[in-house]
Amino acid sequence: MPELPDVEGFRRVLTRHAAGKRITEVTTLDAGVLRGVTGRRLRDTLTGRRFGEPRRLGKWLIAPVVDRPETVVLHFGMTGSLRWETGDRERHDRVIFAFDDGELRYRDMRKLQGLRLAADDAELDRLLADTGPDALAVGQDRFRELLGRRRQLKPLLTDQSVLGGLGNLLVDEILWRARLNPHTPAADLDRAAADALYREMRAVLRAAVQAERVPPRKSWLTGRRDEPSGSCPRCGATLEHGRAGGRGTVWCPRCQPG
DNA sequence: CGGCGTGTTCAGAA
DNA sequence: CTTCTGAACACGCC
Repeated sequence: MPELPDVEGFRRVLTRHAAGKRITEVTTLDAGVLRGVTGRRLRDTLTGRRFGEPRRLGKWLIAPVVDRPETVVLHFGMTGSLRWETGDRERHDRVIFAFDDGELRYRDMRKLQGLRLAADDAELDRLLADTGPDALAVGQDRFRELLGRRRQLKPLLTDQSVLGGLGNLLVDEILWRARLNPHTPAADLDRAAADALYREMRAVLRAAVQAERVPPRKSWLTGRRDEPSGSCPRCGATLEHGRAGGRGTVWCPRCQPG
């Protein structure tokens, strides 16, 4: 699931329910999601303290700890999520942050990513150094510069070191709306096409962030991609299923000619 | 049993 | 150096 809009949703969960409240207990149910930190150190650092206002860079969720140099950094891989709950825990809950009035739960089935604890701002900066500008914060001029390479649009836009936040589904959706073929070399776009791509990226992200996910609506390409011979919501042509940059890719052969 | 996946990383090749 | 491919990680579902 998690692409930029999902992580933005997790950020809101943390802000709304947990930030500023005293952490009463930290329980690691599966240390397989801990990256470079032990359950004990996580617990010792956080117990009795509070999360500050969390921020997001691309698909990273960054949660500072009030009056401490450490920062909790979360990545959700392909199946992770962050929940505020009070009921029974579920099988894939891996780390629990307990508060007086509920629990913040890091849940992740596949454990492809996990939680880190940056010791200080320098370590945090190193951790985030490989991530490009956030897809929702990048300006139009900077975005246009990013496109000045021969690389295909699909793998370029999903590359987190180029642009942070876009994943497989979002990029297919954005390229479909911009009527651009996923295999087109980015440098082939003229200025007008690049600016149009930027506008569609903003529009898709705005709608998805509002929904806190990539909307599986029928009017979106995303709503059709699972149907083997799904049709383009715009022109009705049978959608093409292939690969670009090694990832499953869906596009409309009529709207997005190669 | 084999294949696949809304993610990242690394090795190796062109 | 840039770009691309395939494999690996871990788990559930077809």
